Amino acid sequence: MSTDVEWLTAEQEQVWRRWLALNAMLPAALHRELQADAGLSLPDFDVLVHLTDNPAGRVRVSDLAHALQWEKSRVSHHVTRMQRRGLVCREGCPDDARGAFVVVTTAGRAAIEQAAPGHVRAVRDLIFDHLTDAELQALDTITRKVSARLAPTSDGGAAGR
Amino acid sequence: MSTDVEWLTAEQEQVWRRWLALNAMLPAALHRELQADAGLSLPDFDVLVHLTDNPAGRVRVSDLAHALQWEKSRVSHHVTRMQRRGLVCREGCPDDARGAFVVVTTAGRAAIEQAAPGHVRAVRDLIFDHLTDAELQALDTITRKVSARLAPTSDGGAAGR
DNA sequence: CCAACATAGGTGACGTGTCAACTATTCCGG
DNA sequence: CCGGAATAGTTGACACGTCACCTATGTTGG
Repeated sequence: MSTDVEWLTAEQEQVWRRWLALNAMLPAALHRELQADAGLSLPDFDVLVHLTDNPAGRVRVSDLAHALQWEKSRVSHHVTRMQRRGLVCREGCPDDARGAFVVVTTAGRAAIEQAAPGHVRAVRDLIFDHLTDAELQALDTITRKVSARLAPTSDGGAAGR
Repeated sequence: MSTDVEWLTAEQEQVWRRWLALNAMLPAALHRELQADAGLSLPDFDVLVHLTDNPAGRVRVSDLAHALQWEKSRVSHHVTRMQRRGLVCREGCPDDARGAFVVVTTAGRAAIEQAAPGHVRAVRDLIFDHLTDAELQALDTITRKVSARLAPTSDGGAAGR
C-alpha cells in the first residue's frame, strides 16, 4: 500500500508486530497445554475457574457473563458445548423463573484440578519467571495505559480473582 | 479451585489478567475500526497488506501462509471468503500446476487504501502515542523474551513488512 | 388488573480457526 | 521410465464468537 500515512517508527513497528504475533501464539500455547493435561480449552478453563471459585459451584449465567466479560449469548453457547461434554450442567432458578444456574459437575471439577498446576506453571514459565521486577513494573504501567484507552470505564485495578 | 499450586504474586496476577483482557479488547477495537472504515476484518487487512506489498499484487498461497504465520488451510479458507466478497481472486501458476496465486482486485486495493490511515491512527492512538521511550524499550524487551520462549525458532527481528 | 417495558436467557446464521483427510502435481531413486 | 515420497493446495467437520432476533418471565404505571 502507498505510504501516504504516517506509519510507525521502525522500532514501534517491530514491537507492534511482535506483540501481534505473541497474542496469536500465547493463547495457542496455553490451549495446547490445557488440552493435553485435561482436554480443556482456554475458555473452558475460564468458565471452570469462575464456577469453582464459588463455594456452591453454581453461578448465574449473567454473573458468569459479567465476570468473564463475555456476551450472554457467548456464555450460553459455550455452556451448551461444555454441557455436551459433561463438564457443567444447567439448573433452573427458583427465585426467578427466567434465570438459570450453571453448575460444575464432578467431571468438571476433576478436569480443572488436573489442568490447573500445569497451566500456572506454563504462565510462569512462559512469561513471569523471565521478567525482572523493573520489567514487571513496566508491563504493569503499559497494560494499564492501554487498558485505559480501550475501556474508559472500569479500569483502575479491577479486583483480583 | 484449591490453592495447592504456587500461583502468581498479586502483582503478577493483576498484570496477567489485564494482559488477557487487553488481548481480547485490542483486536476487537481494531476490528471495529476497520469494519467501519472499509468493511474489512483484521485478517482481511493482514492479507491485503501482504498482497499490496508485492508489486504485482500476486502472492503464492504458501508464501502468504509463511508471511502471515498462518496454516495453509487457514489461508485457503480465508481467501475463499475474501474471494466471495470480491477483494481477491485466485489464479493458477504456470510454473507449477499445483500452485495458486492470490491476486488483489481493484476493490481489494480500494478497501485497504481506505482502511489504512484509520488503522494506523488507531494503533498509534491506542498504544504507542502514550508510551514513553523507556516504556517502548521495556515493551521491546518483554515481547522479545516471551517470543523467545514461545517460538524457539525464528525469533530475533523477523523482518519488518 | 393489564398493557408497556425491561430483563434473563436461548437460538440460528455466519465469520473465523484448527485438525485431519484428500487430490493433484512434482521430484527422485532405481 | 516408473513407483513412492514430498509438496501445493483444498475440503469437511467441528470449536469458538458475534450479531440479530426470539421467548418467557418479571416489573411497573395507569
